[in-house]
Amino acid sequence: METDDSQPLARAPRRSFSKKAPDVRRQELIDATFRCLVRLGEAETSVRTIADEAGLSLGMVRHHFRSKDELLAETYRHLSAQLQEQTARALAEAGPSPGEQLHALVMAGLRPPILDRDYIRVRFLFWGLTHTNEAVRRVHEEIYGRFQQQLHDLIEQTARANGATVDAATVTLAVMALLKGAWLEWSLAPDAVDPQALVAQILPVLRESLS
Amino acid sequence: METDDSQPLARAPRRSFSKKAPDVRRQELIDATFRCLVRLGEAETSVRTIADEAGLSLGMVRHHFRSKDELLAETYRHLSAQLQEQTARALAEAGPSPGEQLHALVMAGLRPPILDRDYIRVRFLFWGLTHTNEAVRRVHEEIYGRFQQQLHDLIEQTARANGATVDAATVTLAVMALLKGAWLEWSLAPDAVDPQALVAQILPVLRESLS
DNA sequence: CATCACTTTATACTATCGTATAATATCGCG
DNA sequence: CGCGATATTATACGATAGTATAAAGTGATG
Repeated sequence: METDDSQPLARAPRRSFSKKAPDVRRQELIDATFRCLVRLGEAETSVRTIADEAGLSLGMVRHHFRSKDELLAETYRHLSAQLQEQTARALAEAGPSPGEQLHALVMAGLRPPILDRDYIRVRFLFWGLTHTNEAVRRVHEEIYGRFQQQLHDLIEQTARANGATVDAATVTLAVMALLKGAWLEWSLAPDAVDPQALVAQILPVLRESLS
Repeated sequence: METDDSQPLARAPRRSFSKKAPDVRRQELIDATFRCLVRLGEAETSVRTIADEAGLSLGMVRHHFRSKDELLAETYRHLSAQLQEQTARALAEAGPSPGEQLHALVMAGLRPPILDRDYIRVRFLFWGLTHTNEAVRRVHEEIYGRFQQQLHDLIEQTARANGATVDAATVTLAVMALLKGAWLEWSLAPDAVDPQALVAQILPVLRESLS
C-alpha cells in the first residue's frame, strides 16, 4: 500500500492575493458576469463560474453584492450606462439643431462599442430577464425610460422647428422599434446586415413626416 | 418516545394514471415547457417544474425526449410551426397579386394568436438560446430561413410586377428588422404600442420603393 | 380473464446550485 | 515594525439540478 498523499488534518494552502478597493472588485465581477452571460447564457452562469471568470473566489460575490440577482442587475445597469455615455458624447459632437441632434441620437447606438455582437446579445438577454427577475426589472424601470424620453423630445422639437404637427408618441415608438429590430437582426446574423445602412434606409420616411 | 409514523419498509402508494399516446404526452410536455418559460424564465425552468406543470412525473421527460435540451428545442419548433401555419393561412386568404401577398405575409404575425405577449416573449427567449444551446441552434437554422425566404421572394416579385428594381436583400432585412422591433417593443410595453399600426406607418416607404 | 408490451411512477445518484460562516492573508496606520 | 481593520479565501450546508434505473400500473390482445 502506498502512503496516502492527502493529509486530511493539514490545512490546504491558501492562494495569495492582493487587496483592491471594493469598487474595483465590483467592476471586475460585473465584467466577468458579462463575459459569462455571453459565453454560457443565463442558465449556466452561476456565481462560481462568474468568480472563476474574474479569477476570484466564490465568496467575493456575496461580499460585494447582496445576492446573485443584485450582481445581475448591476451588470445590466453598467451596460445601460455605457449606452447612455455614448449617446451623450454623440449629442455633444453633433450640430445644435433639433434635426441634427435627432439624427445623432438615433445613430449613436449603431456604432461600436455599442454595436458589438456580445453587447447586443446580453442586452436582449436582460430585456428577457425583465419579466422574471425582480432586481433586473427595477433597474430596467429606473433607467429605460430616459433614452425614449430624449428621443420623444427631439422628435417633437424637430417637428415644431419645421412647422409640422406629428403624433410624437407614435413616431417615437416606431423609431424605437426600428432600432431594436436592427440590433436584433444584426445580433442574429452580424455578417448579413449593416444596421446603420438599414436604419438610414427607413429614416427618410421619418424625416418626411417631420417637415 | 412516540411511535414512528414513517414505515421505511412499506412501499409508498403509487399515483394512478391513464395511458396516452406518445404524441399526446409529448405535446403536453411541450405546452408545459412553454408555460414554465413564460412564468419562470429559462434559468428556473427545470425538468421537474415542467413535469409538475404538465401534471406528470419527472421520468416522463426523459421517456419522451432524449434530454432537457431536446425538449426545449422541440418547444421552439412548435412555436415556429404555429407562426408558419398562421402565415400560410393568411397567404391563402389574401388576393393573388404579389403586392397583396406581401402585405398579408408581413401582417400575418401581427395579430393573435401570434401577437400574444407570452408567445413573443418565449420566442425572443429562444432567439437568445440560439447562441448557447446547440439543440435550439440546430432547430433555428433548420426553420428560421423559410419566412425570410418567402418575404424575399415576394418583395422581388412585387418589384418586378411594378417594373421597379430594388435591392431585395436589403429591403427584406429592413422589413424583418421592423417586424422584430415591433414585436419586441410590444412585448416590453404591450399597452403603449399597437404593432399593426406601427408597421403600417412605416410600410409606405417600402411600397414606394417597390413601384 | 390471463398475458404482455409499454407507458408511467418512484427513487437513487452525482454534481452543482445559491447562500452562510469561519479562518486567514493583506495593507494602512500608529 | 506590530497592530487592527477588512478584503479575501476556504469550506460547509441544505436544496435542487439533470440523468439513470428499477418497479409497477395500464390497457389492448388473445
